[in-house]
Amino acid sequence: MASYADGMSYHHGDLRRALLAAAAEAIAEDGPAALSLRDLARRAGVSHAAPAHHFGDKKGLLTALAAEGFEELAAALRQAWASTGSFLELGVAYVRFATTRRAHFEVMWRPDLYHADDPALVAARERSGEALYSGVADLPDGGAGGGRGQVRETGLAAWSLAHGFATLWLSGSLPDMPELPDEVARAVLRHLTHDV
Amino acid sequence: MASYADGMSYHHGDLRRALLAAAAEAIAEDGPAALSLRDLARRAGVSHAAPAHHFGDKKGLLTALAAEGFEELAAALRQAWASTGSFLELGVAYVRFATTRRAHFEVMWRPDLYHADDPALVAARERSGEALYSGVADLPDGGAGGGRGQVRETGLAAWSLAHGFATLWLSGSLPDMPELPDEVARAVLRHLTHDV
DNA sequence: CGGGGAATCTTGTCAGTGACAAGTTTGGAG
DNA sequence: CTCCAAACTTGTCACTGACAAGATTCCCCG
Repeated sequence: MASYADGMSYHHGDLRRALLAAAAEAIAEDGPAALSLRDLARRAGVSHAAPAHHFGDKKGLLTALAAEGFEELAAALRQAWASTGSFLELGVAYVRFATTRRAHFEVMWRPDLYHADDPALVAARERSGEALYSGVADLPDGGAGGGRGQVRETGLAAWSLAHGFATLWLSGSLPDMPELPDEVARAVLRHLTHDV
Repeated sequence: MASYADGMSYHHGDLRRALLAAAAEAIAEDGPAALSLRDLARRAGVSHAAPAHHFGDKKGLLTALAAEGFEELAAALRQAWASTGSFLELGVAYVRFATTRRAHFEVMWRPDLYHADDPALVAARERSGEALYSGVADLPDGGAGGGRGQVRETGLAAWSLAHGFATLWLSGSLPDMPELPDEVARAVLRHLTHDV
């Protein structure tokens, strides 16, 4: 298996990337709990100890996966904000990321699974946070109503709403949902108000 | 260890309950991923195979834990609704349950960890759902605005908001938070609106 | 009271897993 | 061409979950 580059060789060539992709696939299917480093190695056609060389241990691999996820989320949010300028669409993009990059999203919010103090991960997470809060000030009367505390609270409420919907959707708690819940998410997110 | 009843004997006496309590404690400390049946057995002072008799397998134990959680959540929500009659306080009670019964809550929304079709669990989950939606119709103009679909959507938004805040809090994504986030939760939940 | 079935718990075992140690192969800089 | 470092392998160990078979205890029914 694995038709990478020019046939099988002692050096895989792109093992790190292959392992991350295989991990994302496996997690999306059976959840993070069922993930096995040895199974990933088998899928990639390498020995059982090969993954350790790139990631150290299991938490190391999930750290890389989470960091990748935070990077992608930041990019998706920036893109949504740049192209629509709508706070609502920022939330929709958040939900879309959760549903399309399910494995990454699930790992990202489970810090007990990875090395939460990894520098690269921390940086990526902060970039996500900035992108997430970039649109808060744009809410009508967002900055005027009650100062910075008010902005922060509204942002937290928006984040909670989008995050909660995504989480419930991923857990299968919402029956009778369409394949891609973008439209439902939009409707739900509209229930956020800035003035309390 | 384990000063149950009248000293140690071949029959533990209340092993099932002891295992569930130990599991909740272990999960609250290190997350569901680190849970070990053999470790639970050691804590309870029984052999490594004793848990299997009561729960079948690991998923069986987590099924029981999740069912217990859904029962408790339903009770807490009913209690909150009965004593306050406030939709807002229903959400606060939801968040309080998540933070005070952390282990149960975390497992409940991770169906890949348990037998999601277990009859007792399904029943308990439905009781939770009923208690959760019991207050939706009470929202101002909740029933009049747009019929059943509107009520369902508002309920989903409220659930998402409370669930998202609780989840983010549990994941440690919200720095600078008080020990018990009741008051913050109340403030955040006030950002829900029924009219879109 | 007392026999016996059933519930509870034990010991023993097996394959799979993550982590680590030590050795092998390969690429590439000088 | 040499040699070093990176990439990967084989080998091993403790631990885990699951299962099988046996031991102990409870309690119901006569």
